Amino acid sequence: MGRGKCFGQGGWHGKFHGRGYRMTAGREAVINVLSSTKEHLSADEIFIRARKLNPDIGLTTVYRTLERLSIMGEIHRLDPGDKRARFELAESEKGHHHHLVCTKCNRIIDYDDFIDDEVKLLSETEKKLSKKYDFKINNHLIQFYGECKECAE
Amino acid sequence: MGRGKCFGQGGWHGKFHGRGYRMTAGREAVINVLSSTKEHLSADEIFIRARKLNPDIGLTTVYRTLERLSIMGEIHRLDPGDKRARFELAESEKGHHHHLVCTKCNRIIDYDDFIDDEVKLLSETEKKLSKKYDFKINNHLIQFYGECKECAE
DNA sequence: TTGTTAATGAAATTCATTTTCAATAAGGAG
DNA sequence: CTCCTTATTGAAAATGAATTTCATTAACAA
Ligand SMILES: [Mn+2]
Ligand SMILES: [Mn+2]
Ligand SMILES: [Zn+2]
Ligand SMILES: [Zn+2]
Repeated sequence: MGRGKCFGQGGWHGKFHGRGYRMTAGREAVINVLSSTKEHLSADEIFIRARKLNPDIGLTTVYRTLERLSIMGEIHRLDPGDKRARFELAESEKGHHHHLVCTKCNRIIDYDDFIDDEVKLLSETEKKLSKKYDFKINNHLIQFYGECKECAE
Repeated sequence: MGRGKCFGQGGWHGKFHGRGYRMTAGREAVINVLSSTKEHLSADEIFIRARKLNPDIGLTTVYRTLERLSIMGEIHRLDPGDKRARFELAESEKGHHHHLVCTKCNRIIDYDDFIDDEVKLLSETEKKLSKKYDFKINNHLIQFYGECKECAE
């Protein structure tokens, strides 16, 4: 009772449980933070927001939860030029998208325009590269770097 | 006299000088290390090799030189999942290429096969994105993540 | 309800990178 | 070549994101 959405069987609880992990209040808080934003948050930004949902959570738990979710493939870890990693839910309403990264302010802008052509070309390329280099490709990253509107001189 | 190749006017010396910087033994060592490898080295790996060319060089100078070269656009900084940044000369014999990154051993493999189609698509996409998001694109990054031959289970 | 053990928070630690600061040397002027 | 300005340097200290340690807590299967 009083349980948030999607934390029952088949939802997040199930995802953890299925792999022998446990659903805890800390993990629920982190997931709720990630679920309720379109931003690309760093660990400590997630910590600050998660603490509002669960004042007892520690930063360590945030790092550990992010690590676990990353291994589970449920979140994407981004390493912009800026030194701190940033995270976003893999299966958000946003769907498959790529990024524009501002090298001035480190803002990350999602885009999914023109993505179909990109993804199509990429999957062909993946196939060729896999064969030629005997490399098992699991994922790809495309980012454009430059200056965002706000940072234009 | 006794000066290595390409450190005279119009070469590296000129590149620094033109921007009001000075050519020094430390910088020459770092550049020579980068020029003589196809690997993607980290700062401390560069330091170890540079010390063989110039035993007096300090790690701090390596970092500072890499920062300067990066600003000058003469090297590319790569941030693989692994926490240390890696570097490669922008204008090497390797030419424009993209990367396969092994998520097990962090090895980085260059490829330039099939690159023409990629670059062509990317430049079209860049044009459209630039306009739509009012974003000035200077550079792009494409990486495929997976498991290299040596790490295959 | 109980037992097993995954998960936690706080504090300590790691480690790449940056900053500080006094000493050095690149290179233009004379 | 010599002198001078100041960019550059190395060593040591500082920073800061991320990880590890360890004693305590709580998830959840039985
Ligand atoms: Mn995104
Ligand atoms: Mn490369
Ligand atoms: Zn910006
Ligand atoms: Zn590998």
